[in-house]
Amino acid sequence: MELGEIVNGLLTPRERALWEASLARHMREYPKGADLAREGEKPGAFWIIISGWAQKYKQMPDGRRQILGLVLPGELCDLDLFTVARADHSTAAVRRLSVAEIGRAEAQRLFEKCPNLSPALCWAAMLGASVQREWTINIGQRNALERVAQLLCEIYVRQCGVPVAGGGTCDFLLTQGQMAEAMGLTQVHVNRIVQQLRLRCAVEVRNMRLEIPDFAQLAALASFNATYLHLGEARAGADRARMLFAAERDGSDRRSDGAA
Amino acid sequence: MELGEIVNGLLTPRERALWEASLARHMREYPKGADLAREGEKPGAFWIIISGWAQKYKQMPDGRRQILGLVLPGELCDLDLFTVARADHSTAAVRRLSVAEIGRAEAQRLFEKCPNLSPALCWAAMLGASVQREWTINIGQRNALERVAQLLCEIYVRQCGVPVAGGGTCDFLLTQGQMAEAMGLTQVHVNRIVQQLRLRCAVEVRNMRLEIPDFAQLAALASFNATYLHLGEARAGADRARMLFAAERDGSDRRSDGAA
DNA sequence: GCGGCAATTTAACATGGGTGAATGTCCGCG
DNA sequence: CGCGGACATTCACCCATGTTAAATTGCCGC
Repeated sequence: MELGEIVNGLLTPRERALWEASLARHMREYPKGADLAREGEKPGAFWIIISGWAQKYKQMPDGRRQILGLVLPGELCDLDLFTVARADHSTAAVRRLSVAEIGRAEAQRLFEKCPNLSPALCWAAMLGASVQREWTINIGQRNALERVAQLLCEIYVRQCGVPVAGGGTCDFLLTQGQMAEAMGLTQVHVNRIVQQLRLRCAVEVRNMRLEIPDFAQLAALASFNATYLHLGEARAGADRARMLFAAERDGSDRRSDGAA
Repeated sequence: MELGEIVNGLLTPRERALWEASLARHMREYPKGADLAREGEKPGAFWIIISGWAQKYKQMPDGRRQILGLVLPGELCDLDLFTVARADHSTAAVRRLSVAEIGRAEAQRLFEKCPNLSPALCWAAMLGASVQREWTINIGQRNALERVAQLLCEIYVRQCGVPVAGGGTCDFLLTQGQMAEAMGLTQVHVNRIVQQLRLRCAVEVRNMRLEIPDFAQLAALASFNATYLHLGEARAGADRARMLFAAERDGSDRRSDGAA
């Protein structure tokens, strides 16, 4: 719910009303596996996830597939697609997905009317990049057990925060096959690991739910360190991002949008 | 030289003069291995690489280390550090490095005076994220030979563009050990692969230079596809990023920077 | 309650890449 | 000229993970 936090904290009431009305007007559903955006095509929108999970992925010519990241309810998806001519990755629904789909025209309108929106979305994009970096070290350096444990920790914390003591349960919409695609492992090997986790930490991943009785123990297995999620910093971070938007507007220096 | 392209294309002459004067006034050198920014610390600047290479990296408590990305001359490094309270990764000089170091105060001044600067730097940040994604699939899905081949292709293209025919040579400042840290492999195994590449494609990596006689052949080995580098899109991309900066400035709706 | 598909689990086997350690080569510096 | 450090190379061994394929479970619609 990172975006909720930012929106409530940073937008003025009038902006918030505009924003929420806009989301409500652009709700859309995607069935399991459907692509929201496809690599190589011209991107035309960004999305706010309402319910369900989205996955960003890339595929190689021979079919190998890597899930690059997950987008959970309340999170922003693919704002960067607005700046490129052709998408460098695809985005799809992990399972049945409900989103607000903000196209170019609507985005333009929103950014014009809500001066506090851009820094908020910028922050969300930066956060996405930070998570992406953690995935890189995860896949590059951790072994299979640590990798899977880390994924479970991350998903839990992104939904529920770090538990003060003990643990808890949360949604977990990936199949073992999808976990494998995300962590650069094989489906079979993920299965071996999940079973190990059941034995060693009593962690259960089943029926689209994740159950972590002892979070600290799982985190230790993964060397999980939540700082890359920048928890609780959303408002302050978006505020700091404002620096980018501080330009003086005397107009004389602004190039027109169509400048060749 | 991506930034050169953007700066020349997007900034007005007056802005360009300000920008270049600012860079010139903030030159700084780092010896091999020195940290520009350290994970966990409060970041106070971003950098433009003038000569030498920088590496972004992360380290685990037990010493395992992953290079997350490289920053080449003419590129922007760590703009996102301005938005977070503590850096989620470190940045260091690969070898002797010369940069322009833009601190907060100077950054503020520049952004105020140069309305076309923010979208340009935003584009550069988005590009960095795209490269990060490619590294994820590279490490997650490709085998060692493909991985190293891909790295060599990327480094070449980022410096020289895709060669029309044949190949060429360029700087290559990594040791085999650093290549290993970047690709999630062992130094020993990187050595095996480098030798294979010598035999199979006559590629030479030696003495801080990279020599690719037949780029197409190497690219085929790596399934290299340059679209993620968004070559030649810099100006158009920065232009599209302007959408984020389109807010109407009647003032009434803008929250002050210190808003709690 | 049955059929059928998706997801999980199990098993036997193959191998890419890691480990640790020794050796070789180059180059700058005193 | 010779020493020392950084980097590259080689070797023997073996384990974590991939591969293939079959069996099992669970779930949903009818």
